[in-house]
Amino acid sequence: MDMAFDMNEAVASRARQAADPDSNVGGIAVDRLRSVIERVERLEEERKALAGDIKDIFAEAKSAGFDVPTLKNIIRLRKKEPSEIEEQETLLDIYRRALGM
Amino acid sequence: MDMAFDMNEAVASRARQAADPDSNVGGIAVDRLRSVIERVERLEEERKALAGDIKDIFAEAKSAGFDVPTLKNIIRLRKKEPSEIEEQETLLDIYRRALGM
Amino acid sequence: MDMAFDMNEAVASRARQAADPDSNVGGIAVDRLRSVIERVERLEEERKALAGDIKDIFAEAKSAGFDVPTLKNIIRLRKKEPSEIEEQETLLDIYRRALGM
Amino acid sequence: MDMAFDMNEAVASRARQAADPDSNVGGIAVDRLRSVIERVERLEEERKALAGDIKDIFAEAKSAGFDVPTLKNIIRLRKKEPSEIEEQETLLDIYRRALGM
DNA sequence: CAAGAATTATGAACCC
DNA sequence: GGGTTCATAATTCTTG
Repeated sequence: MDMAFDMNEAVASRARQAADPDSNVGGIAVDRLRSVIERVERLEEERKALAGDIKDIFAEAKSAGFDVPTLKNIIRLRKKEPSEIEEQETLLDIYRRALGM
Repeated sequence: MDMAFDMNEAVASRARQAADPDSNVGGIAVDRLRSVIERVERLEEERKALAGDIKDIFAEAKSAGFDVPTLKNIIRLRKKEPSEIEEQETLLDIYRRALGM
Repeated sequence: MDMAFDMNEAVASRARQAADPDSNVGGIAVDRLRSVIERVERLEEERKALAGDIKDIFAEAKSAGFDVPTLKNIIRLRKKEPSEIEEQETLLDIYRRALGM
Repeated sequence: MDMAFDMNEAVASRARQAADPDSNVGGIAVDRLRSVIERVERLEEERKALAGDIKDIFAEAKSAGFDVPTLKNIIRLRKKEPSEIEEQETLLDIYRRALGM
């Protein structure tokens, strides 16, 4: 009985490959490939959820009377060093004056 | 005595505003403004962390011999309906044939 | 002799299609397809050339001691209405004061 | 008469600066600044016009029954070497097979 | 050559 | 619902 198994070993092997996520297909480590893809997809889901949360907060802020572009502007400024902000604003002022703006 | 209070109420009020995050400054609800900004910043931090994680996974995959652009391609495909993929590939083939590509 | 004509009509037709850019291939108006693609490619070339010119100007300006990010900032400002600039700067100032920035 | 020259030189200089676009303002070469900005703005205008032309062509193509995303796809492909296209398609196929897609 | 920034293109969201 | 603006994603180019 168990000998019949040997006869079809090649075929059985191929069948296992189809069923077994750990096998190689065309020289590709299928299990690792799946792992990479699924982990990235998972993280992207979380990122998307956070983006939704942020959007909700801005919508709420808008309802409360805040100006959303200005809020975003503030958040952008807060990422910079105060000295960097100062420096850029100074330069901008110089150029604006030079142009009479 | 209690009159002194009234006399300086305006000044005292301004002093409280400077110290009290719940007060209004220039018609702006400061506490709420802070809340909005800090919540968004918190979520953006998390988003950034996730982006870093994704980057790490791709770097690891690259080290393991995977082709990163192709991985991204696969992930993009998996977001679409199979019928949509099929449709687009069919159209592309038709146009390529028409142009002899 | 004249029968050979008919017999091979289908083949001959396909041969003509291969040679004739005005023919249809798979229901596609090949000549029009080519026209669309080549016109877009031509315009994209021009766009790319202009992008190069702009880059050159900024490089030259940088050599002359100008701060390129500030130059871009100025150009961005000049696209807006003065009233719009004023309005946005006022709002930003209010929020910054409210936050003690 | 020539003495008035010296006495009011500083004031006269400032007056000239205000009137003369070639002067320096705050250490900035105003004429050169203007030149840079206006040249860039000119080129950006042209770029914008070309972008509009491209948009028009795609709109026309859409009306004629072409699928615009596929057209863009074709144009992207035509920018690549045939060998590069082949290579990428092969890799994609391998990964898809490995994942049973 | 890799990493980072900057630009461009695509897709989504908002307003009309 | 369509058009326009805005955000994100990808590609490209520069710099270390």
